[in-house]
Amino acid sequence: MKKKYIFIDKSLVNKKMKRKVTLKQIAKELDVSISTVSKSLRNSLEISEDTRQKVQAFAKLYNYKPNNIALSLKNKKTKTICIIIPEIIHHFFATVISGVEHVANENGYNVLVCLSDESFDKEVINMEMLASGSIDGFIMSLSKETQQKKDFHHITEVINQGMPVVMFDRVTNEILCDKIIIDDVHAAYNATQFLIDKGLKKIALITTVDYVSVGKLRTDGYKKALKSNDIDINENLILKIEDTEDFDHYIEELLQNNDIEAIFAVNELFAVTALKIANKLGKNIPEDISIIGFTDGIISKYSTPSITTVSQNGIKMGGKAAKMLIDRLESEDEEEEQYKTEVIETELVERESTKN
Amino acid sequence: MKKKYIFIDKSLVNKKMKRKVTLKQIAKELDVSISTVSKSLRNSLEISEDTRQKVQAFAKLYNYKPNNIALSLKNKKTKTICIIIPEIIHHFFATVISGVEHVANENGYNVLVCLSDESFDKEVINMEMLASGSIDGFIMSLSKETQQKKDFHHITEVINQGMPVVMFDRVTNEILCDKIIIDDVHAAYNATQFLIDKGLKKIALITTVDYVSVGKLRTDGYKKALKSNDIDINENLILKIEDTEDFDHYIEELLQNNDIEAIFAVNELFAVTALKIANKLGKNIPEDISIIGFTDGIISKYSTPSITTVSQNGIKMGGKAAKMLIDRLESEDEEEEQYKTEVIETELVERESTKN
DNA sequence: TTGTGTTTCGAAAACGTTTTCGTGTTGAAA
DNA sequence: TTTCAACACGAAAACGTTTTCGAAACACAA
Repeated sequence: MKKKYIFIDKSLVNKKMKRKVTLKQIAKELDVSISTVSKSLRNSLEISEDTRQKVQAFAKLYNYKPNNIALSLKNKKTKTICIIIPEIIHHFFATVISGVEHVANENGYNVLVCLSDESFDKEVINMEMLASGSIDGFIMSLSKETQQKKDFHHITEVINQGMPVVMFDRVTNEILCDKIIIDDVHAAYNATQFLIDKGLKKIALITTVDYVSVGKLRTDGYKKALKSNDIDINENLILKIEDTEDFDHYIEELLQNNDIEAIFAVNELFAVTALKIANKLGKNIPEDISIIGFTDGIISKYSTPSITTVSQNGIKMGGKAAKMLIDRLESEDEEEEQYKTEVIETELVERESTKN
Repeated sequence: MKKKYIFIDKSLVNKKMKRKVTLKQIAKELDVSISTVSKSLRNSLEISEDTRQKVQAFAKLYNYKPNNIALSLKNKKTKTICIIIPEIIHHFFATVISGVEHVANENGYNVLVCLSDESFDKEVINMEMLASGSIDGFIMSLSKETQQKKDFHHITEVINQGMPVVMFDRVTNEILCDKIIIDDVHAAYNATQFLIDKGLKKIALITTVDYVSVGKLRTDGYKKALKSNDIDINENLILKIEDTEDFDHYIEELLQNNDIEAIFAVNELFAVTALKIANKLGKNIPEDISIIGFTDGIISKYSTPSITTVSQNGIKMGGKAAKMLIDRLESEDEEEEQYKTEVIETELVERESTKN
């Protein structure tokens, strides 16, 4: 006995709404069991050719799509990964997300984005929240506050629950997990050496306070380069900036009180600000002062003059991070426990802010 | 009879893994029913003070957190919204995400990010994928290809399934839903008028091809301003750029063949490129040519000279979009069907690329 | 007719919750 | 002692799947 007309929900039909149809509804309308419907749709040989076609036709007509949440519950995997970053406004992080998203998508994963706003608490809350089944794994870069506090209990907790974590850029040795980084020391060393090779000796450094891991490493690279060229480290030429706001006048002081020949800045913002202030002080770039920045972002590229930078391929970093996470997720829980740290190569992109 | 030692899973305990504990496990260990555990944790008065405390203590000890997926399945809501944008690399879209994320978080929602890469197909696939239970609603800005094809079936389908959609920036009249936009025509009109008020008459326009909705609207605003000041529209001064790549020489031609006094560009990239090319051609900004861009991004701000722009507050747009979506999600399904279009006010940010 | 094997299907468990409803126990009032 | 609340708890359904297992139904050979 087959019914000719089917009303899933009259009130919805009236509103021209085709609300999602379920296996149960199909089963009811077709007078078969839920199992039969499920098997038919998955082309199981258990089911006769006849009913299979009938069910499939009906499912197609009503545009049946299995409910992802139900699947997630059953399979105990959500096919979703979460990336936690300090800010999305920074071009570098945006490129990382882009890399993550593409690789994730290729592998059938979705990407949840969480912003910590450089806050420890937000990082903790987000992780605890999501670790309860919402996602399969994390990709993250530490907030400044977390780095300062050196409190990583939220991360170890998640890892102990069996959820994989991949850290990138701002990482810590205190956590054992997969990591994607650049060789900050080496990259900074090379950048500084590049300036030295141009015959420049009075090289200023504009960096962050030491608790920001990458800032510290880049500072180390700068010092290392000076040392190996027998140039004395002049602490007056090293400016450590605490907060992201209102650092202009520190840079202005630095530039006024020293006859600097070059500047190495550990990020784009410092570099371009230095450039603008130097301009204001009547110094020509690169004739009077050469400038090198870090992170090959959009500012450096479109600045006038454009800024020579150490490029840090965010898309590649994000892509590799996603790949590492997904590989671990899909390694059949073999728990290899062999954590890897992958180092992405950097590149010095020469532009107009340094002399030939 | 109470057991003193509890082993949830020996193999995991051995590895120091505290795998997620469930109601069922707690119930078993405490020799009560699942219902009792659930009610105890929710402080139901049905349960005696005694057992309530016992259960809560146990749950705390084992760090019980309800499984989000199970909750989603039960409640038929995921507390997750998805934002689909053409690209994340564009600063404007990054700011929108930021706005969305913050408001979403405040209201207990998570944000899934999908990139369409300006591709129709990716937009469709992502929407169909996620509409099957994964999320509660969409926030989106149309891809170029979708705008060109004028095929919006994937969006109407989702809406017909009862899932709310909020569109922003790149919207279409062919879809009825909530929208957040700026008054592109008006903003472009004002920007052009601003230039005219400075006594400039030969104003070039660098815009996109017409199928990009906002490009078209801004072009209209430009023309409208010229008309209302009785300035003839010179098609030679209007450059419509098809693709995002390799448009430099078009701009160079434009600048070489015309004694232009000012440029109005419909986005940051066009503006800064024009600036750099003008520089190359020996023109001084703003003495020889004034430039106004659109979208108050990081490029305009840090360019030298910095660029006057029409600011389009992405954070506010994102925040409002998220608010609208969440309001609709939580309006008890009253289906008001009263779709709103909210217009965010723009502002002309005066910088160095225009004369006083 | 009996036995054996194949085909086709359904019941039920499982994933982890919440919630409704029913029921047994206790205490106090009649 | 009986009766009836109040109290404390458990069984089961529900959300939407997949999958295992058992069992009808049938065909065919002996």
